[in-house]
Formats: sequence, C-alpha cells, structure tokens
Amino acid sequence: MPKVGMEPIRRQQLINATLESVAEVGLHATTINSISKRAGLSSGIISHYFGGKQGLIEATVRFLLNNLKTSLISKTQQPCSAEERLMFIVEANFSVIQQQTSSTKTWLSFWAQSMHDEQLHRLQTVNAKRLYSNLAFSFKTLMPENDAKRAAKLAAGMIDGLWLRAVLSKATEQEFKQAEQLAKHYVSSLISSCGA
Amino acid sequence: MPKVGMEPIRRQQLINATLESVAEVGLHATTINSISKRAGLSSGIISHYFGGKQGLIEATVRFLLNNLKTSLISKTQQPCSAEERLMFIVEANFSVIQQQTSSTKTWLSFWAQSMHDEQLHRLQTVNAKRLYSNLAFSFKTLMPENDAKRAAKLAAGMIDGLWLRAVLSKATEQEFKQAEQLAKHYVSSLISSCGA
DNA sequence: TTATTTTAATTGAACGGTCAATTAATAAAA
DNA sequence: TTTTATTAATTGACCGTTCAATTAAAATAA
Repeated sequence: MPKVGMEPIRRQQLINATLESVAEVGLHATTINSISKRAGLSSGIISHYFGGKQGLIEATVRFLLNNLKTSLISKTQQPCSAEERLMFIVEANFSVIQQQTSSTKTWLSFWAQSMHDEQLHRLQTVNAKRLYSNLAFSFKTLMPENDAKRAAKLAAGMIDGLWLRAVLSKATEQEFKQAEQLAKHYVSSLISSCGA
Repeated sequence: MPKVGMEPIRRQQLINATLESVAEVGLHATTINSISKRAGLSSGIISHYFGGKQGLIEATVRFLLNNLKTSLISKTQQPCSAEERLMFIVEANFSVIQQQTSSTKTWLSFWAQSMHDEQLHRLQTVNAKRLYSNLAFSFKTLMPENDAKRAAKLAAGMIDGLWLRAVLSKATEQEFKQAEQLAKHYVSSLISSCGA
C-alpha cells in the first residue's frame, strides 16, 4: 500500500472524514476513531499527518475558511459593479450550506469551540473581519465612509443572523434560499437608503 | 450537613456551577467533576438530583431560557406602545449578556450542541420561535400582516446576528451596547418604513 | 533483468489518563 | 430508629497518544 506522495491525499481524506463526523455526531462526540473509521484509515495516521487530533480540527477549519475565501474571490474575479459585488458576498456566505449540509453544523460547532480555543478564535476573527471589510469596501464606493462602515456592520449582522437562524432551525433548502433573498434585499435597501 | 429541603438549593447551586464551568472551560471540557468542584459538592450529587450529567445540562438550558422569558415578561408587564414593546424585546435579548458574561459563552455552546441533541434542539426551537412571534405580534399593530411577518424575520435575524458577532469577537461591554443600539435603530427603521 | 537495500506509509495494540456513573458508608435530622 | 442528604471510593468504558512492527513501493547494485 505504501505509495509515494500520499500526504496531500491522506490529509484531504482525513479533513473530509472530520467534516462528516462532526456533521453526523457533533464535535463533542467526534473522536480519533470516528474520524479514522470514516476515512478507512487507522487511528495512528492522524497523529502522523496532523500531530494529533487538535491539529486535524484546526486544519479542517482552515479548509472551510479557505473554501469561503476562494469561493468569493472566484466570483469577483471578473469586473463588476459595487452592487453586484455585494450580492456575491451574500451568496458566498450562504453557499457554504447548499453545496454541503455537513459544513453547516461543523461551522457552528467550531464557532462555539472558538470561545475556548485560542487558535480557533484567531481563525474565526480573521473570518469575521473579512466579511466586514469586504462589505465596507463595496459600500464605500456608494456612500460616505461613515455610512459605509455602519452599513457593513448591519449587513454583516443580518447575513450571519439569518444564516444562523436558518441553520439552527434545520431549515430546508427552500427556506435557506428565502433567507438568502431576505439578506440580499436588505443589502439593496441599505444601498438605496444612503446612495446618491 | 444533611438538612431537610435542600433540593431546590442544591439544584440551583449545580446549575450555577454548570454555567460557570461552561463559561470558563467550555461545554467540551465541562465534566461532573468540574461542576461539582465549583459547587463545593461531590460528583455523586449530580446523579442524585438530575439523574446524570445530561439532565443537568438540560436543566441549565431551561434555566437560561426561562430567564430570558421572564426578563421580557417583567418588562412588558406595564402597558406600553408597540414601539416600546419592540425595544424591550431587543433589550431582553441583549441583556442576557450584560448581567452575566458566563451565560454568553454557555448559550453559544448549547446552540451548537442542539444540532446533535434532540432535547436541546426542542428547547432551542421554542426560543427561536418565541423571539419571532413576539416581534411579529408587535409589528402587526403597526403594519399589514405580511409586512409584519417579514419585519419580524428581518428583526430576529438582525438581533441574533449582531448578538452573535459581538459574542464571537469577545466584544467589550461598550461594543455590546453599540450592537444593541444598532439593533434598536434597525427596528425603528422597520417601523417607519412600513408604518402609517 | 533480477536481487537486494532503503525508505515512505501505515497499522494496531498497549498505555496512562479521565470520564460518567454507581455503590456502600456516613452523618445529621426527624 | 428511621429517613434524608451527602460523600468518598470504585468501576468499567473510552479517550488521545505513542511506538514497535509491517508492508510494499522505490532505488540501487549485480
């Protein structure tokens, strides 16, 4: 079985298995065994590639954050108006779910854990600030700076809040779509209320 | 030490100790030992009064939910306008923090756990729906029903979102106050945008 | 090519520690 | 004495980590 160049493959397998396990049984009940069994690998391999359970958890969060980041970057690659950009931001933050229900529960678990884990909290802070500054950047092209900062705070709160309530209520895909629409419409209203 | 009628006292002691433990070390690291030690009692007493750790966790969540509920009821006891009532709802949902920082982290932990615990999810659902219907009830006196429902969804999202972002960023009391102000102002704008 | 050595990849049993729960004993109050 | 409240000790299951042993691909030598 030992083939050369297995590392990136195994790392991804284990990260995927972690997402599955956390989604199915929760971060609390996720063990080295529940992960390695899902990946079809032995338990020892986790320490070998990630230094331990904690390292794998953190790598999994980084994977989720990176997905969100690149999802937004790819959408805003081509030139677009500030309003379009704002809509892309909303879409990116909601799309985390549609593609994979497993990510959703995982995200929530990690948020909670970040209150007691410095590493995770650092990652969470970067993510929260990115949403805010992405929004603020686009709003600034449409209104005075102070208004833009305020709009970004409100929009970020609305996006996270509607997302959270949808997740916690175990909403259907249709209800998620509705939440996304509400968020988009709210961002639009923020533009028109302060726009030239 | 054995005195008669200890039950309600012990139960509250253990619930308080659970809140402290979850706030300090997280739900993950909260054990019957970390709880009982904080309460100055033995670990066996938890099974005696709550049937086990899980029973104590659920009782603690019910305690938090009940606090939020009665906090709102007491504020809206005296007659007040719909607008005042809406502000009270916002205040009640933010006041969870100010009085006790410990409750904040706890709440977040329980939300995450509720995705994998049916009992907790039931409690969470009741709470989420109460916020929505309280808001909808007041909005309905100020605007047509469909507008009111929509406003309630948006306001609930904004309240939870701003609260969540403040908690996750470990905001100072001052920043919490600012988040509360933003939420209140948003509710006001919802009123004036659809009001007569 | 074939035989041999080296190396990367992986396993899974063993270990020390901790968990929730239970039990039997104890102490005060009724 | 009986009942209630509580503890301290114990149990068995399970946790994450470690590590000696194993496997098979890759590299080298013949």
